[in-house]
Amino acid sequence: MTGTTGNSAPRRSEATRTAILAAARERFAADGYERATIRAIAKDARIDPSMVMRYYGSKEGLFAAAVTLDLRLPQVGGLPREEVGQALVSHFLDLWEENEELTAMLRVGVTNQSGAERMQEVFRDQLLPVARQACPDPEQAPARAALCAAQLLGLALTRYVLRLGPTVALRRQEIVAWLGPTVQRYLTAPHPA
Amino acid sequence: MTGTTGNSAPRRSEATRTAILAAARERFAADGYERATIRAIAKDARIDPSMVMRYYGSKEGLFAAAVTLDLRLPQVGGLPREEVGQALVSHFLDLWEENEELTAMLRVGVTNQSGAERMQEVFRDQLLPVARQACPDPEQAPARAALCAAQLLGLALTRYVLRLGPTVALRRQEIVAWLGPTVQRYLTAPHPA
DNA sequence: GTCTATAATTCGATAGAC
DNA sequence: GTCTATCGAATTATAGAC
Repeated sequence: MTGTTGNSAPRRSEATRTAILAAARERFAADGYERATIRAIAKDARIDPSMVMRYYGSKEGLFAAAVTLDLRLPQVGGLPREEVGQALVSHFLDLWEENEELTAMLRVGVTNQSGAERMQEVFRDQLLPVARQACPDPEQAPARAALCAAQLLGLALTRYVLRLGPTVALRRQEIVAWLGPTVQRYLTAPHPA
Repeated sequence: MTGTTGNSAPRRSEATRTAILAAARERFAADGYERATIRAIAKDARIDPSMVMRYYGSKEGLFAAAVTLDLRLPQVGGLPREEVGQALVSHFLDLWEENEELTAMLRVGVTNQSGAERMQEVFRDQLLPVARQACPDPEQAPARAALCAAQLLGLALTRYVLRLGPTVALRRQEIVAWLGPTVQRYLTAPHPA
């Protein structure tokens, strides 16, 4: 932003800010909001705790800056109808394996109001549009997206947060084979009632 | 236990203990482990905070005493094969609506080690046996139970904890109609791979 | 059996030196 | 821009009077 030229006021702070955010994501993901202390995050980032306050104002501000989630959901419009479910499940597994922001958001969302609101935003702004594309009747999109969220977040909860033994033991291939048709049905099948 | 006869040492404490446990369940369910303070629980129960320590030793001990979960899952052995899924989903909805212990266990399990272990016990001792009854190949029972847990806990997470708008808006009848076949398939369908 | 008083930590946040 | 020192509040847990 400030460019690499000119050293009148060389910002060394950018590296510090990045280190703080990375440490914050790790701690929020591992411990949840209450137990992820600013002191511990600062120690991980090898800086002084007061720097966290200086840069992000408060613990809430730090969380807001550290967890800004972009699911990068695939455009399902170009896919064959019968592959949408598998594509979504597969994409979700990739996300959860590589990005600890998702674990942080889930852990924090369960006990913190701001975290829960953040999850509601992600649902509304990112999953809902996908459902509108894939769903035969757009008016049913919210319900369809809700069903998909329940299935996908339930998998993440049991596999990456609670770590239930048999859920962790499932191979990626199995999960896609089992959950793909479920998500597919929630999105595209006619209303059962 | 001590009987209603004999008042040599009439235990008035039983009422107090019960009040503490009820208040603890409410607070753990609403706030999670860290934010449910002994002080707040004692205030709800209209007793002194030190009484909680006296009766249950520690905050961990209080949680262990307050949340002892019996899902009372139906015996699926006597049911027609094709009704097992709907019966389980329907039973789960009843449980979550009437018993706040489940919400407490889920909220605590996400950020507290003891809570997570408690959930693992419930899975192993209560859901797994049901899967063994319903599953064609008992060797696949853990995987089938894991899939059911992901779907059912995901519904509870989004509906009762995160309170995603469209998930809360779903009518009970719709949930059973959509999730019943899913659980049914996870338990009884042949392995898709 | 119930409560007061307090110990011993730990937390988020602030003020100010350099 | 970074760090030292510290405040004020909150927590779990204990000791002991009544």
